[in-house]
Amino acid sequence: MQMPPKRKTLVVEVLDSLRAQITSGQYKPGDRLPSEARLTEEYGVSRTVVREAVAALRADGLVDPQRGAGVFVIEPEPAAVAPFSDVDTDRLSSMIELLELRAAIEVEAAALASQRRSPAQEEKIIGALQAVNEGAEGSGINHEADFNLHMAIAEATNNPRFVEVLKMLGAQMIPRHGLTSSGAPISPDYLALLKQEHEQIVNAVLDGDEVAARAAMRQHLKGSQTRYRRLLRG
Amino acid sequence: MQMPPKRKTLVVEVLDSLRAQITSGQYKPGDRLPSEARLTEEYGVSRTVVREAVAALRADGLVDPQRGAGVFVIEPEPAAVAPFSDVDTDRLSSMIELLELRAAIEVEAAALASQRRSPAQEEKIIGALQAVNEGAEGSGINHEADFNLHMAIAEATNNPRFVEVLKMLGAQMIPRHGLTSSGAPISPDYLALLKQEHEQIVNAVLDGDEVAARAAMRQHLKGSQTRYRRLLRG
DNA sequence: GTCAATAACTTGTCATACAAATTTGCACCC
DNA sequence: GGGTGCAAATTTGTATGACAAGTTATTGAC
Repeated sequence: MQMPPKRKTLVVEVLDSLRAQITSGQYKPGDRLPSEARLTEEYGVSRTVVREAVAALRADGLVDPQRGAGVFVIEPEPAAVAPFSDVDTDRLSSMIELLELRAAIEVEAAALASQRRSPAQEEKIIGALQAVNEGAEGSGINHEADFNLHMAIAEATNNPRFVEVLKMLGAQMIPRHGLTSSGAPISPDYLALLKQEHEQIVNAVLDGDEVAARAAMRQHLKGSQTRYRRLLRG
Repeated sequence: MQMPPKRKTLVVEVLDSLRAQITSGQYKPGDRLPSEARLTEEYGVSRTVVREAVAALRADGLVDPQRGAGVFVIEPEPAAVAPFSDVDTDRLSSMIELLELRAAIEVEAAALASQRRSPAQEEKIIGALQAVNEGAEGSGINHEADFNLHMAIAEATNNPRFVEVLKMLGAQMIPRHGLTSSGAPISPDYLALLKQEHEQIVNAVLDGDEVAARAAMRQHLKGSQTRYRRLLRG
């Protein structure tokens, strides 16, 4: 279903404005919003629009309308803050920050995976590596396949905490289209380097070589950081 | 402000009914709700009530009203799953898993902190170390002060991602009372070792010695893992 | 079968009116 | 001066009618 761009309705505009006033602290829990009649004047809209905006605020858990008394701001339920919700993947510095954290986690994950992997997990890692290489032969970097390889390694730690954190990072780790599609096509040299790095990581893990696994993963992720830092300097 | 019990308004009744139909799967994403005119008939209420209920559904992220076309059910935003929600801090293996992840993150955080700390952050780290030591002289391990020291180091990375992950881990990292209070009092030798390890970490960070910082933090956290693994064996 | 025009339908907004509940103001009493 | 009761004012909840803006379906011409 194709959704065309839409103008904001008056209800949404009033709603956004009132919500901003509440969340910015202009109204505190217990405070009473201006009456509907007053809001109608202030915003220059009909009472219908005001009421629908208030109905939405109520659904947001921000206000409690009381007949005869007014619309009162209430204590918001503690919002579940989504992890990494302020990551801006269009900013290079944001991606570098993520890569630094990722390097910390994945370097250690590679080492643990080299000590703990099962045969089934080895098989999965090999399959994921093949998917990465096949993607590279086709259209360049297949970010999803790349992510799946890293996840397969994290799973081979047999520590669910590593898997969990990488999943959290997952949606943020894939660069936005504008970041990778804006320049020249990926050079064959770079693809070959990535392929080599991936194979070094996988080989070290499958060889059970903890030190080499650590070093190979660190090399790989430092390379990504270096690339982003170069972009930062233009 | 005393809130007396309230009768549900018609809007809330219609809203609850429609929400139930959507969340129970009677309407799937992409489906169109009955028109306002139709809902007015079905529920025997005015169009005002229907519209306010739909405004609330929209605020709930369940529907997308489109002028001229209808009110369409949309894919709900993925519910934020609380991170590490299945960690059981009463299980030794669960704590070891956390410590492994923590080791990965905090070893690298110590290294970054040694390269990036500001004077104000140094001051904070020193203050946090003092709080840990003062707590140790009193009642043994002060876990909150311990956590604050680790957080101060994470903050000195000047990468908000490290701070964010440690905060997530925060509530889980403090051992449950049953785990540390059930045995003998903490030995003075152990306290002295912790104090020494903490000081080695802080000194390496403040000396700007990345390698030493990494090694000291790794030593410290491996020590904790070792202690838990001994407990696992009885 | 395709395209354009028109009609029908649907949501968005405005206005008016009345009902139900709360708050405020005032008169009265102790 | 303080407390109580009642009416008026205020505020939210609901209903109704009308018109605007946009989408979808239908119909007729080519």
